[in-house]
Amino acid sequence: MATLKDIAKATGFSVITVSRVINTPHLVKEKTRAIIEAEIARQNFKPNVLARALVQNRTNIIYVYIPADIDAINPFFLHVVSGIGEVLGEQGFSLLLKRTWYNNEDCDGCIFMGLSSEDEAKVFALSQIKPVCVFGFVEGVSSVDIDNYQGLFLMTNHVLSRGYRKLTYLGIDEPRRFIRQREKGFNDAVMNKSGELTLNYLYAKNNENAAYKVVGNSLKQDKMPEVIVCASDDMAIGAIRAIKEKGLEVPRDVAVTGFDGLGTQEVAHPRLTTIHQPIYEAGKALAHRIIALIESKNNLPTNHTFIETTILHRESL
Amino acid sequence: MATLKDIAKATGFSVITVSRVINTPHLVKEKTRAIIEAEIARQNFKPNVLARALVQNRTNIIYVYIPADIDAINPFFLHVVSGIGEVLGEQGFSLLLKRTWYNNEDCDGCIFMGLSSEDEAKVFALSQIKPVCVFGFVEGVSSVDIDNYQGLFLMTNHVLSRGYRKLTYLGIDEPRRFIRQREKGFNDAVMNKSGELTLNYLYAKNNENAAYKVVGNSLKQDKMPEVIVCASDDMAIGAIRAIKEKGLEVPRDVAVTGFDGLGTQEVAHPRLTTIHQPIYEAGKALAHRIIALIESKNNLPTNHTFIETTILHRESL
DNA sequence: CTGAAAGCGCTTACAG
DNA sequence: CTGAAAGCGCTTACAG
Repeated sequence: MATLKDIAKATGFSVITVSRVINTPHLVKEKTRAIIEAEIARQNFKPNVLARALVQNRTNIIYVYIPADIDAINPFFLHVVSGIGEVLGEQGFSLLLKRTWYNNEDCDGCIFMGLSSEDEAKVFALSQIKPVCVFGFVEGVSSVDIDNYQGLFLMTNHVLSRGYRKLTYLGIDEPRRFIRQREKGFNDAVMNKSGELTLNYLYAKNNENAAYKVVGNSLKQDKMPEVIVCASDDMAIGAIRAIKEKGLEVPRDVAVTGFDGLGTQEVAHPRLTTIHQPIYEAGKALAHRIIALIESKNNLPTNHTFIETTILHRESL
Repeated sequence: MATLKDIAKATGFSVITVSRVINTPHLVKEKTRAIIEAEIARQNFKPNVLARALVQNRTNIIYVYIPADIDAINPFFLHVVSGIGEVLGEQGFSLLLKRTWYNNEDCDGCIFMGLSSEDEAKVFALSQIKPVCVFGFVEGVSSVDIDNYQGLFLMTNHVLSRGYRKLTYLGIDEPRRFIRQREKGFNDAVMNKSGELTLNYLYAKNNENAAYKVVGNSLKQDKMPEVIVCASDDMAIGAIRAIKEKGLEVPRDVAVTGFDGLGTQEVAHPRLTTIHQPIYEAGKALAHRIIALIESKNNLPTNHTFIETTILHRESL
């Protein structure tokens, strides 16, 4: 591995000047810079991230905090974490997964995900003194999130454009921000629509069985929907089961749409038309954000990024 | 953060002696060691991994190689990687995910997974000059793997102990080691069993649809099995679909067992009795192994670890 | 059994 | 616009 010294020796400049070409090139005379840059390219020199971190008093460690009450191997978070890990690795940072509240330990920055609302105040406070990002949304803290609103707005418009007019929304019975956003997406889409719509709202816990029961009961009544727009894939699978059990067919009698796109949509029968969330990309965005914060010494304006979703077209709609 | 110097100052010994207490304690007089250890504890001193890596000429980077033809977000590998990541992070190493063949770049060690048989020779060669571990099995290279043999042996014995005597084995139609191991587990279990057994073997590609077709055709014939022991969960789900489509019920008419336990077992109806593979643990074992290799300067005897599986009891058997 | 010196590869003031 | 000096926190020979 080539070092600064090698480049310095080869070009006749000092190590300091070479360092400057890398870190603050505008402080170097253009001609000098060109010579040094050529030599850097020739020797394929890459700065040693360890030495840099050492001298800059950094640890090169990023804590990623996932509350202990969330499954360690929850596939959703696993995808995000692996997106984070990819970028962090490239940049010479270590990712350290934490399952209990991070307080005052030794790291360059923290990424939080799956925060409860009580945690949010703590995270905000911490963000004042240390680079912090959240997956989700906390007022005043840089964040990356899936655009849940846009997702269900998109799906609902798609449903309407396919001619469906009797819609049931199967929502999640929990006071969480992403859940409200999804419902808002649905509501705004139907409100934008002119002409008569028949709407119905059902709520259940976010799992298959709960959805199965709620939908099963609702289908007993004779206000049969043409489509059930679900707030999650697990619920959509429960809805499909309930529909089939009535001797009805999906999507012929009742269509169903999901939200998540993490794999189970392929296992359902029929396969689920759903919203795909690019959570791996979200992880990468989080990593880039935390690195930018670190390099700016936590002096960047708060930035909320919402990542757009897309529809995964399958057979349930 | 306390440093070696702080401990040295507080105890009156030199930085070198403190360093020795941490790295080669047997070279330090017992009394000295006790004093220094007490001070280390009192100040909660942790060596700076960056400084150590710098002086030892390491990068603190571990490459994890997953061939590009495997889905980047394949949940199986994701679990392994996150197990690796947990341990590596704790130890101050960075994990760098590679999707193309690693050759001669700058890292302290490599972990390979999902290797094709052509790659194995390259990996073996590399392991002679650099710390290398594989997930799976390569002759002469340290490895960690799921005990596929033990898994299907365990499941088949369980099936037999439940009184089933007409078994169909639904195997995977591909020449891979883990596939042979699973089948061997099945074969050894049935061979150990005294008394009359009716056996049948079916093969398909490792996906739901292929299994669905093969099982569907086979059930037309009148040699109906009591149970289908499948080599994967995806295939088991296909088998269940085929069985149900004949108007039969699982497990009443035909029972089904799977192998993988990565989540889809819960989505199936009935939920799948299957083999759970502790792949997160496998990841952790890989990380510990590669670190040990690095610290021994690649001078450890080759070690193959096989991690035991367990049965996940659900309703399909 | 313990320590003084040199150095890993880099950056940060300070000088000129 | 460029460089000499000092130092980040640690380990590695070498000496005693």
